Amino acid sequence: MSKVQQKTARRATIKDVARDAGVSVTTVSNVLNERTEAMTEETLRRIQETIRVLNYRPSSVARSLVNNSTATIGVIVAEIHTPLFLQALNTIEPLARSANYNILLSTARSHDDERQAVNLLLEKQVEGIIFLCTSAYVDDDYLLQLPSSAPPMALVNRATTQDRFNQIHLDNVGAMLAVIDYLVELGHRRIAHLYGPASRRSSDERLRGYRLGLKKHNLLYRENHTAPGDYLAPPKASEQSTLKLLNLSPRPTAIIAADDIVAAAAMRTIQRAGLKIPQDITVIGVDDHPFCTYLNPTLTTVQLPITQAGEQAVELLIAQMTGERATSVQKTLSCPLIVRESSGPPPSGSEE
Amino acid sequence: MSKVQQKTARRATIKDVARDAGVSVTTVSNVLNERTEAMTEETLRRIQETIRVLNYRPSSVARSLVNNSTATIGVIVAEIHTPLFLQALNTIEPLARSANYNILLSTARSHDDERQAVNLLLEKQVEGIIFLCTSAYVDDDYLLQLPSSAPPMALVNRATTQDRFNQIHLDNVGAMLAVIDYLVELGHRRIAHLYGPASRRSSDERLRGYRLGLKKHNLLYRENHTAPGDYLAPPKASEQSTLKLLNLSPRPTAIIAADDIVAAAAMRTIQRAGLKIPQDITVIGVDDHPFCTYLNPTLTTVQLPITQAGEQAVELLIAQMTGERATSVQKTLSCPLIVRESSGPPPSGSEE
DNA sequence: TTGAAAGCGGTACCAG
DNA sequence: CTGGTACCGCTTTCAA
Repeated sequence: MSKVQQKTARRATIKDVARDAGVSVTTVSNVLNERTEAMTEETLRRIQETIRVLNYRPSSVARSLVNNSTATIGVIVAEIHTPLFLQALNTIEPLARSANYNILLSTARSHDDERQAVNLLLEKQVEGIIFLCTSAYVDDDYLLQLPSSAPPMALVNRATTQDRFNQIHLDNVGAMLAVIDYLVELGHRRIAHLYGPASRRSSDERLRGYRLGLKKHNLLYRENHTAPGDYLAPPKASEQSTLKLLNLSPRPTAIIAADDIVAAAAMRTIQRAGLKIPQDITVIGVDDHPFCTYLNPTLTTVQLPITQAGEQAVELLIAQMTGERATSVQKTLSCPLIVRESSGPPPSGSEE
Repeated sequence: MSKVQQKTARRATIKDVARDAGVSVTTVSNVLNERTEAMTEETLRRIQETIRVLNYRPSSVARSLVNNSTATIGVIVAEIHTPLFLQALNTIEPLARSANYNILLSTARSHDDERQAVNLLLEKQVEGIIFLCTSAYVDDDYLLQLPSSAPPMALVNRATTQDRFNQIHLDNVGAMLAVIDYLVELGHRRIAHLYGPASRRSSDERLRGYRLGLKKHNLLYRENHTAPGDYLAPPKASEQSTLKLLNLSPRPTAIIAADDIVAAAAMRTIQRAGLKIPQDITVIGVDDHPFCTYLNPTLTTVQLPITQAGEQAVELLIAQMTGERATSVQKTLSCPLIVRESSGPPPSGSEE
């Protein structure tokens, strides 16, 4: 006779509200969508009261189905090694929400993960996808095979020849050029580079920028002024590389590390060898992690404008989703040099 | 006569597949849900082929509506000041996905943001909510007013008297006790503390642990051995506080900072005053940010097991969502001390 | 083995 | 001003 009480109450639906308020679902729907101009004060109040009493919340699932819009943006974070990319969520989410979009998050640790994540987001009918990528060299084929019904995408830091996608790149080459300009201006002539892992495009680009910068200032590129500085590997390797550079004679007066983590390892190695930064040797990183200001001395570094990239990704997507702009956009963000304490002029008498 | 071509093709629906394959939607649905045992090889193949050709993907929105399940977990990240909590997403998301749940992400910068985020997630019909909280003292009223139809929640690091919620706490008091045990064991007698912002429960708890630890070892709590170390404020303040401690006579032989960021500021101040860490003075932090290993010396610190907390939150929620467990669980995670280079015995002859 | 039809929770059109 | 109703894309009886 008596039905067993549900453990958790069933969600109230629009029908419940209509019934309890003694009106039709249409009228309730009108209230929900703020079409209340031509409505009796009394009816409106009664409906609102019923909504409150039933603790009714419209189902956005049902709404999505009928409106054919989920108001959701998918974000795939591939670069999980550096917290930097996750930090971008701190800008992306509020920005998206202020435009009434939600964020559906996926992480991708591998290429397969990535495909799976994209499929998932498509099934969930996200209206746009932001892809925060590693610069690993990968196969883009599956991106090209996406159906034409796929939502707009914004790729951050991913090389692809397809201008069908919005793309936001970081100017690694330009950044290294600027660093070398800065160092040469200070008087440095022997500038070393701890280069990143070969699997990453960014490593190549920075190395290229390094060589271009030297050339620009008529400095010789010397094989022995470069050594591996892989931030994915244990720090031991970077320390070894740094020692190798320190043992050169004459010693380099500046070291540009592949990234801040390697720069920190280099700093530690240099300090333990009894040398002072920047008096004896300058150290410069790349990334501008928050911890750069915690180091002693604070680290001069190239900032990767990830926050800015995230912002632009959201804006580009929203412009496309709202139909404000039809075509995709490719842009490259410049990476400013943030000068702190770890850089300065070379020691006097350091000329060969 | 000819309809204008849509810019982006309409998504294929189950009807399209049924029509093109010459079967009914039911049959297609059966294929989608792997009820293919009693099906003609031929039919199955034809349907699969049609799905491939049309690039059909079932709409999870429609599925959610009829199944009354979104397979989505909401995550609210309130502690945006420390990247630590965002990092938890790196465990939460894969874990959730492997159980076939997606992550809908919200950030909350304020109490209002928080409410808004919760409402949003409820409308989106998430099946569980993970709340990565700041330890700020806040008003929980709105949580208590959630309808009984609200999904299970897991609060990480949020004080509330409601055992209606799953709760995962961090044992700040125990952590400080362990630090003091460790320091006393090393021979320290004058142990200072840079305490965190008054707005945070964790600050109070750590201060309490500090006092309890001193008491336990019959050490006097001295007002002047404590000074503010607010990681939300500019580092200048923490540096001032550190200098104040260094100028005491006799000088403390160890400083426990409110967190790693303050510890870094303290280390820098100490080193610039010409003292050596840990030979002259020990420094210990709290949080175990990745950057602890980049400092020189590497920082001894108390680890906040955020990753573990995230894991447990997911597991607790899933157990409840699947009906495996009905009641909520409260637990406190212990915070292990990670000993690195910044701590050691006090300088000899440091006894009063 | 396959198909027809009801219904999930809303929206929107058209009547009255 | 309000109500009836078709429909969004899919699942799930129930029949054939």
